[in-house]
Amino acid sequence: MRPSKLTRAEMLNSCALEFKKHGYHGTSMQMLASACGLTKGAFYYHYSNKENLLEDILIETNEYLHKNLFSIPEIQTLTVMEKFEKMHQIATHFFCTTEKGCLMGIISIEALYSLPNILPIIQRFFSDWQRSLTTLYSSRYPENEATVFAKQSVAEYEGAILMYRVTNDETYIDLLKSRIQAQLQY
Amino acid sequence: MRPSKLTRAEMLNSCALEFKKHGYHGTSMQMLASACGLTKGAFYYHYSNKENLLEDILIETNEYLHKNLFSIPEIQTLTVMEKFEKMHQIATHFFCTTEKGCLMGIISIEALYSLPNILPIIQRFFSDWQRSLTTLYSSRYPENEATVFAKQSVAEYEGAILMYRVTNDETYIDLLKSRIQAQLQY
Amino acid sequence: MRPSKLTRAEMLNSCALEFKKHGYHGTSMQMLASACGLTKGAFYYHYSNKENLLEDILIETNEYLHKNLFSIPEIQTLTVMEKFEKMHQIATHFFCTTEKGCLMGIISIEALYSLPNILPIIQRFFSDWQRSLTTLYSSRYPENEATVFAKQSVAEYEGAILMYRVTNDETYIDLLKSRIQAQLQY
Amino acid sequence: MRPSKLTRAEMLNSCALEFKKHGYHGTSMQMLASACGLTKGAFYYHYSNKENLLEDILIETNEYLHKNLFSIPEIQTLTVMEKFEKMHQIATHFFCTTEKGCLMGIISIEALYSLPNILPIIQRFFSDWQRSLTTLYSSRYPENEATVFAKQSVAEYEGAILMYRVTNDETYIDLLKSRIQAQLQY
DNA sequence: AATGAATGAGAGTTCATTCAT
DNA sequence: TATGAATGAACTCTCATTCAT
Repeated sequence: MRPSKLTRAEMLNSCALEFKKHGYHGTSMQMLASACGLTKGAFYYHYSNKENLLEDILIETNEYLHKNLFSIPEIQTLTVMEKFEKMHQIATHFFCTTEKGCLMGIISIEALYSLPNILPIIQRFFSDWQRSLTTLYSSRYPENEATVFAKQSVAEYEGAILMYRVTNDETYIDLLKSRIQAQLQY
Repeated sequence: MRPSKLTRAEMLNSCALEFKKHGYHGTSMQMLASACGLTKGAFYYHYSNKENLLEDILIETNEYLHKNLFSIPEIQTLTVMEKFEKMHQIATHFFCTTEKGCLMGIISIEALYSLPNILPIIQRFFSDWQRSLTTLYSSRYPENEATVFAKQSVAEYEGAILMYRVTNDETYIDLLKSRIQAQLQY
Repeated sequence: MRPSKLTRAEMLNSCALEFKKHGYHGTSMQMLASACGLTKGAFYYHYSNKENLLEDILIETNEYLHKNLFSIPEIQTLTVMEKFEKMHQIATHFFCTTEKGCLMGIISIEALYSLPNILPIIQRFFSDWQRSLTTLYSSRYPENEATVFAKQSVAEYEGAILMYRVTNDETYIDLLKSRIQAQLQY
Repeated sequence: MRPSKLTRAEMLNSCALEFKKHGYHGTSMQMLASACGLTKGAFYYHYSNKENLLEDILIETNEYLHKNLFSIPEIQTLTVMEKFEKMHQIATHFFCTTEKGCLMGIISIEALYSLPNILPIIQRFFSDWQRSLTTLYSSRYPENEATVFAKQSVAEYEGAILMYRVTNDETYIDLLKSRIQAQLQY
């Protein structure tokens, strides 16, 4: 049996990985095609525009995270600590699996000046994540404090991932986890 | 009268700004030349290799920060709080003036896979900064705790700057300042 | 109907001709592309490096000559004179068809200082040709004399071709032929 | 005392050497300037056109060889063998000193198609050298034979030098010398 | 005489994109 | 669907040449 047809999800996944590794301008269509095991010509059959491809990747990523990460604070059956445990696990999976780094954070850098259509998607990702963390903190802290902590936490996640990527030292992420856990404990 | 001569420092500065805006692969030699008010040909008279240029920028940046930022904890005449105040001020000047973002953090992303000669320079920047913050924390905390706090702080700075860049909301940086100040107070 | 596909052999051939005309540094990728009836971009699809292209041309040339020229002295069914006749005919075809000159001799000049990967290929060509001529002479002369005559003959071929190229006077080659024939006769 | 002014002769000499090493297209004005110990700007003060510079080099070379090489057969006080000895010595000095190769032969390759003003100078060099050798042979052989031998000899010199340059084996030149000596002996 | 700086064309090369088959 | 081939613009970089000082 020969390799089953490439699904859209697999393709977006492989491409996301490439973008995560090399950034937008550092990734060529050739690299993307190869990552999918396709020739450039075949790749264009599936996706014929680099920026649109990235856009779709980021939108799908956002949707995935909405379902699997951002919605966790609304699960009624879990304790705050269980919620955070789960959130952290999924977040680190997203940030550290296969390739270290936060795709949104990575792309954000190039997006600011040269990908105007992409920037809002990234901004939405950050604000959604932040809102989700605000909800989490709200069970322990008043609204305004919860917002502040969520803000700090999002920034810290991005910083810790960046440092992990550059130094290959995962304690940055462990420290962050402990810090938030302490904050959520009585 | 001819336009006054471009100094090396001015040139590196203008180029640093471009790299900060668009990243390494997103910045063309044409853009760098224009940023310096030169034609492409003239630019190559001064600097004839994109990667070497970036390397020099990062090295000079490191030297500048050593003199002006990383050495602050060793100043005998200042209190801990004064030291941090000064460090934070210089750090934010470096990160927020003219263009939001940490050049090292921005370049680090592309460096990991495609700029092998650049990566060590960036790693050195982070470890030097961390060591400097460790020294600062050491006046209030035992060695191992100081190290942990410094690690966290470096990551937080990077995260806060990234978020500031993407959202244009400077409270990320203010929050970080308050948090560290609280940590350094009795 | 589209123009019939360009084969690798045709391409190498057209490019060899350009290199023969203008030398390595005097031939631009644009010239090579045009010689193949391609745009520069399309040319790079087929061959993406000038030096590698030249290398391949020279290697293929060597292989061709091994099969068709250097192996002639080993053909059992021919007399010495017939062998030489054949060798000379193929040599002059190689040196004088379409464009006057010995590609190896022409490239050798630029190779010495700026094409270090190419030089050994050229040296091999000369030593193989010389060995082949030594074998030819061996049927009439003792080993050491045969070697000397072969050496002289190779040099003379190169000289005669160069003079033919510069002066457009083919008697240089005819004289050489007569001289070797006399040497091989009883 | 600082280095005395660069004479025209020294300059042409240094440049000739560069052209001999790298050919016309392989030699940049920067290389020529450096070879003369000058900056590019200073070099242009002396010589402001690459092709004209080469032209002057070749013309001077021709003049030098007229005086010192081509005129030898007319010296009444020498025997034929002495004349040849002297000619060969000067020729090999010209071809082998400092850099192996015949400048005229080297440039001839690029001249054919891209240096139309240079080609006649090279052709004159070859015909003058040939005429000179014809005169030499004329003392031993009838006119038509002398012409043929001269023709052969010029070609052989060029071939021998090329082979010497490529293989670094000077016996090519020694063999040639012996052959001509034998031919000139009774 | 000499320098440093500039220019503009063109070199080699890559890349996003297209399209006939 | 997939491929090989093509296109044209842009990219990094070099070069012959110029010129104010």
